[in-house]
Amino acid sequence: MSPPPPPRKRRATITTVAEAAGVAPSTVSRAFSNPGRVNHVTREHVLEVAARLGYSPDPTARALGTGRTGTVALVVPDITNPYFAGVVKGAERAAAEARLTLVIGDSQESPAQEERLVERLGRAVDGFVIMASRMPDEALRRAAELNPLVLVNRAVPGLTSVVADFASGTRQIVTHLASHGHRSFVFLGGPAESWSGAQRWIGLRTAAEELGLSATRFGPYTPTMASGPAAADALLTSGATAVVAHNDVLAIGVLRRLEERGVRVPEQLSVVGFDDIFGADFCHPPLTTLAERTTEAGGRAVETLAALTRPGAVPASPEAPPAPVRVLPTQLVVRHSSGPAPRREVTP
Amino acid sequence: MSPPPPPRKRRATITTVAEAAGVAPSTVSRAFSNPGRVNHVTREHVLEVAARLGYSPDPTARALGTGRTGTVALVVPDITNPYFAGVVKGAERAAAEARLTLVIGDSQESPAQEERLVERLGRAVDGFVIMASRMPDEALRRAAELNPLVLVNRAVPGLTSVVADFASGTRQIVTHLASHGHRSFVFLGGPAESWSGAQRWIGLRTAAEELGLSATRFGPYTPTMASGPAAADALLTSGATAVVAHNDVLAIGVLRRLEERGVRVPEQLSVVGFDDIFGADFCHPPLTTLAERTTEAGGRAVETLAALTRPGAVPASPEAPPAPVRVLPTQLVVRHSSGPAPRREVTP
DNA sequence: CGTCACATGGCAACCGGTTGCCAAAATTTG
DNA sequence: CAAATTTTGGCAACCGGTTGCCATGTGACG
Repeated sequence: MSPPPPPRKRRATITTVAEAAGVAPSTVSRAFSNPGRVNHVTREHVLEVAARLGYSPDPTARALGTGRTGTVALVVPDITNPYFAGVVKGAERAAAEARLTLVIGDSQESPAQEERLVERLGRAVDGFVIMASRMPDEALRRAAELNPLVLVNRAVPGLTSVVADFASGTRQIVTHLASHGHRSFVFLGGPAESWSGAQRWIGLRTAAEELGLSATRFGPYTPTMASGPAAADALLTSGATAVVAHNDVLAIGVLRRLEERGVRVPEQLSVVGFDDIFGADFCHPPLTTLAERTTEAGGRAVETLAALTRPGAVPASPEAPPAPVRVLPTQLVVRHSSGPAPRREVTP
Repeated sequence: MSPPPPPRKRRATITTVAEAAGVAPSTVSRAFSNPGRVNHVTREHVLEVAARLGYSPDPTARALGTGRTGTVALVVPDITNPYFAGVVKGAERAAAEARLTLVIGDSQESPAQEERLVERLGRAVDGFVIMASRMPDEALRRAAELNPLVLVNRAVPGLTSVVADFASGTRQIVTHLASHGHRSFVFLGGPAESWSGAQRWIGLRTAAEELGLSATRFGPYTPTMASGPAAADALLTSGATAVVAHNDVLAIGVLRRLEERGVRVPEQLSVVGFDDIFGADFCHPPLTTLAERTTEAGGRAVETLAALTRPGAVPASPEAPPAPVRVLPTQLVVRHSSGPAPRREVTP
């Protein structure tokens, strides 16, 4: 009978290859990571032997020597939220392109959890991309002292970030409503810690003022479908003609409740969301919403981070760092949940 | 003027701590990773000094010595697909609990890409969880020789996996249809490489046979909403009274097209999906679909992998390994897209 | 009180690469 | 053709931990 197979193949190390190729380990090392430093034919030879032995340098060992792990972390509040899926996708693609490994962390919408995550991962990665961070500014600054850091949809003075153009986006929304004869609208606010939530409200209010509409804010609501009913009911008693929700999930929750209560959208009430998530096009009625370029945001953030972690990059110098806030355009996608203001206000 | 702040804080190493605590580095090491091996009060002292210095062991260095990186990779075909979000969530949670770091890879639905990913990541992680792998059996076996591996919704003889109970699930679906008087149904097939697609069809066909229904398979279709129209049109010309789609995304795409064409669901045609993704409850009409426990699947897979990577674990031995296929229950969620069979077949 | 087992700490080798420095060899220059 | 350079390879230290082994100290036991 044949003996049992060996547990797990022992991988070739740099020494194995060096011996087999008749050179010193340092030469093998350079053949892989510093091609200019070794003779062309020697290099070919080494590479060939390495290939034959199935050798590839151990990233861990390499990391120990160089101090660079070749790994970046992406932290999101909730991976389950379809809104973040695009960011992850873009980040993953950019990371693969930059030959980086992407670690993912879910902070479960909790600032404390987020901080713990960053602390735990800090030693294992070269840097962070934090999506819609819920941490206070101060904590983020501290984190940035220990690791390169790029924020997405969050801005903190001095830190690098990629953000959606909410100023333009909110103006598009308000313009859209105004052009349909709405004289006022309600904003259903999200969590207090949400930076983009704050930006949205600021933008909406500003645009409203400029266009002569009046804006009221309700909430805060947890941005889940479960919050829909409460928000919708509050809306109806207020007699609003238009509502802008903190995000699509909440908007869809509201839509469902409105349908339940027999309120016709958009005839009696116009509903607008943020994010253009999966589902926004097939909910009932299809949702008018502000689309962000999430995939691009994720990609850019990782690219920026990659640049930051490349040797030679210095952290926030006292002199002005190179314009560390990148703004990505947003676009209003008009579907069927918004339309002309009703003649009279809604009475449920 | 003050000098510019030092670039990045230099972190404390084990030696620093050892000196500050007046012990040898090995003692510090053991204080952290082998508590029983060091005196209680010494340990307290070391830990206290370490805390004061802000020291924590470098995972990279640790990995080099022990050969364990404390990192596992999760590979999914497409992170953007809401179906996978649950798996990622569960995996992330389980990883955090096991103090593991989760690396994520997106294979973009491509078997080749998937193989490359596994090869690239192989050196950097302790093991893999591969979700709905598109790789051929042989490639998976080869991968399993190099790294511990757990499959989700894919079974390969000899390899460990976590799969949904499609046999029961499909039976639930067919029973549901039969009880509503349907005598036949169409299955809209997904990609040929999809193992779960194959299982679904096998299950449906078997159940159909047992319950005396006739089942026909259309496709394959790419499981995106964009495939909806083609699938729906094919359906209508066939005069089917019920259709089971490869997954919810496809089902929702079909639903949209049907609505466009004025076909009433479920009065004229019943539609059933798989996955119960985000959106299945608010599409129009809300979709009857087979729910899997994706979060649990992701969690279990990581837990299983963690057990496999723990020291002492041996890879697939020639003797029967411990029941390496774990089956997770499925449950039919009946909503409003399915109902009694129409008296006559549909004529569009 | 002698012997022995056990608890505890330190030494040093090791994990698998990278890199500064030196020297031999090859090439250029005067 | 000698001197000055440049190219190329090797040596050895180092990155920051872990761990096998040995030495010492301590308490238990006969």
